[in-house]
Amino acid sequence: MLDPKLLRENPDFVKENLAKRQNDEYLQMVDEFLEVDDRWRKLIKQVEELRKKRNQYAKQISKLKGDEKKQSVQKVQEIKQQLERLEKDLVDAETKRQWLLDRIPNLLHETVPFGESDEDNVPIRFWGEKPEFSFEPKDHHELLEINDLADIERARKVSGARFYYLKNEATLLELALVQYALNILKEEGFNLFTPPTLVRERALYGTGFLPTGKEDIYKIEGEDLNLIGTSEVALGAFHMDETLLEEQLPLNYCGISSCFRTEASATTKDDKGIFRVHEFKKVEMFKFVHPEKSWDEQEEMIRIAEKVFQGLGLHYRVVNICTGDIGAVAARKYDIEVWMPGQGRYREVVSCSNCTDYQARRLNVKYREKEGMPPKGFVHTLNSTAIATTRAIVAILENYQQPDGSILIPEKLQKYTGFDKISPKH
RNA sequence: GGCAAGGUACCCAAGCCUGGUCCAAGGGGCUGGUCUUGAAAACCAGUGUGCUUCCGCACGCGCGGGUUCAAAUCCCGUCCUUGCCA
Repeated sequence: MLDPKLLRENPDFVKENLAKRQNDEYLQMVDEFLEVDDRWRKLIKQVEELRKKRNQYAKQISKLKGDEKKQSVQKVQEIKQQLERLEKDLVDAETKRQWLLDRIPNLLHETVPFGESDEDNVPIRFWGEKPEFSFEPKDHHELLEINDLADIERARKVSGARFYYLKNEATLLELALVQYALNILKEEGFNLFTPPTLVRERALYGTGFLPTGKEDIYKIEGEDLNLIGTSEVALGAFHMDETLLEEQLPLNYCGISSCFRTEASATTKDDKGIFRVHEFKKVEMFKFVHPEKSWDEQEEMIRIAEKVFQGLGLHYRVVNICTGDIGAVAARKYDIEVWMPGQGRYREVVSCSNCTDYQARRLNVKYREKEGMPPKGFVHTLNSTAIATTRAIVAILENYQQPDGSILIPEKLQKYTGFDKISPKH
């Protein structure tokens, strides 16, 4: 959510920024906001004026007797009738106002490149080199098959499309990746969490996954519980309705959790293998930071995410996500895309966002300078993947495959896997 | 899941039975000021959100409803905490 005062006082600035998203709806929303905000303010003034009158009369009544008292009571009742009508209008205006605030996206940082789609995302650096193969590299789907690392057919029977059973070494590889990433984050001073995977709507709203994006979320029927699509939700909501101490910032949190996504609004198919699935495990970073530090903190976060993939020896590029592809919550987003030899292209494995105060406002997370002082403002929040297991497995399989279809394990993972190679079973 | 007690501002805490004198007592903390050799003590003011013509006003006692001229206080629902029981 944007600062309503900024919207009110500087609408042109906001519109100029939102225009980069190339969706006229947002500009309309700003105009509608201005209109409804104005109406809301007028109504609130009237309502408060009437409440004042009502309170004044009501206060006198206890001292009055007989006719005087009756008159005053009647007067209050008249005022209440007027109030009822006005309050209904006020609630209408308030609802509309909030509806708009819930949907107007975050302001973009000036360094976000202009563009229409993911094709316009701008690579800002490359690390490592494309691996060379003396043979035609296979895609991960085939490699899973050859090495008996997954059963996707049976998963289809049991759970449906986009599920999988990981098998044999892949099961250990998944856990190894998690441990590998968690240890890096521990070294980097992060607090480690295993958060709940079921959360209330409020947490999803606060982190910006609701009300838009409802169709991407699995919901428990008849309960206010929803499966998280990322531990960002649970970590972000951790400090919901709290005022943090400035000296505690930045708070560096990391969560390991299963993630559940309906993928209802997925634009690409990716329906072979385990690249795009309904359930996977992910180690996620989340930061609560001082508002003046968030841009630096984002650089710090992407550095750590890169460290994870450098340690795995995977060639990647970092891309700056363009204005047409960035999504509503982030003010700037960096993705890490690993080169996938089997697919012949770079694919997203990490998404690292600075959400500025957009989530913090919705979650109501503020900070104060010192104990005992009033809140100074909203914190900024950031999140980044450290490792998403399925995609990391895809990357390792495709990059470390051998002519016979076997897979070498990156050296830094070996102490966690307990083996250095996966070989075809038949 | 059942029963009991509880949830009041940054913290502690009174008020609730018996509705109005509560623009929520009092203490602590914090911020500013006065005084001062003093970032000690003392004293004064401020210390949630919104609106505002900057005088104030409205809202706010876990959350949502209701009763009433009037609700922290009464009623209903709900969430959470603690304890006991299953």
